[in-house]
Amino acid sequence: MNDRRTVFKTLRDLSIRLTPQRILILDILRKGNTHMGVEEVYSKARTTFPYIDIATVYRTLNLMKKIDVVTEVAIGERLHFELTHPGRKHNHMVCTCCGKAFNLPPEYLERFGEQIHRDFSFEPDVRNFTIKGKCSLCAEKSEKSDSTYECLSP
Amino acid sequence: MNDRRTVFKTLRDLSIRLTPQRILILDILRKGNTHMGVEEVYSKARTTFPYIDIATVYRTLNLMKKIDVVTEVAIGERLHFELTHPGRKHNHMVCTCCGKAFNLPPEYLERFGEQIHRDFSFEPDVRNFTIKGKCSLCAEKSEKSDSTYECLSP
DNA sequence: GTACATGCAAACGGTTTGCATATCT
DNA sequence: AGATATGCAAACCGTTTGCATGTAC
Repeated sequence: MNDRRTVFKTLRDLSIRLTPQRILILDILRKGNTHMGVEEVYSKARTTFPYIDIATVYRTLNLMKKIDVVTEVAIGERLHFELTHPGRKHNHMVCTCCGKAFNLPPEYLERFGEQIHRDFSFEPDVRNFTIKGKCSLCAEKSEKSDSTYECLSP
Repeated sequence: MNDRRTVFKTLRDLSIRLTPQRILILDILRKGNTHMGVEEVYSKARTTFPYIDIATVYRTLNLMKKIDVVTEVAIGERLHFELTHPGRKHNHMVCTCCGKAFNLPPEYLERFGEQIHRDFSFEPDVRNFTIKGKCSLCAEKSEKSDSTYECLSP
């Protein structure tokens, strides 16, 4: 599992120091319970730790990514991260209209990836896989209200 | 089709000026016959038009994207573009090791997209869809030579 | 005590923009 | 002739880095 205890042990085992900043950032990701942008992590961190620097956030996230404690997720143009899911890896569907992201169960990609591997000898990395499109809510709204509904990317 | 003539007509119909720079950039994309990074387009353009500015390349590509003459492709971190494929849309598999990109026939994504739509009412945009992974050549090389083979992203 | 993490500020690199001039129609 | 595209240089913004100081171990 990805509870604090296990993560802390991982870090200690790798002689990676447990600083308040790192703990805070990991806790924010855990509580958020989804992928978050760097700016989002940063601003949340500042509410409890006003002097934290965004460089620290970047360094921490990159470090945690390297040791696979967090996973980088390709959402939008900027970096997003989430706590690495312990067992099966899920993927994301991002609405280009409202920006929300939805999780996609792993079976989908597994089957899909196997087929690709069979047909092209290409080994897809199922971790970094994001589908863009329009969520049901936005699709509905934009149908009804004839473009009075605003999209992020029109 | 996407031959010069048709594209030129599209531009004229939209009162978009046919400048040598724009023509050159479009021709480069057509000859290249795949997605290309901005820097790649720029350097190719300079061989026949040394004073062209990279800002012009960006402006042209963004303009052509807006009117759907070129399509932005999510490959790597930087922007990539290709001439919009007229009929069915294909997608890409990018090797995170050698950086090469391979085309994926549209049937794959169509079926996959339909299933997702059925199950989640999410309408995937099949145009912007890139699968990262390892190509057969790189997989083979990295097996054989035990990490003496260099990956872009190790 | 020592190696390493942090904050700060500055650099970096891809992309965009403001402006005067040149070009297309 | 008038609207708009270009080149040039500077701004922008997300991300990274160098360095002196502070901190976990």
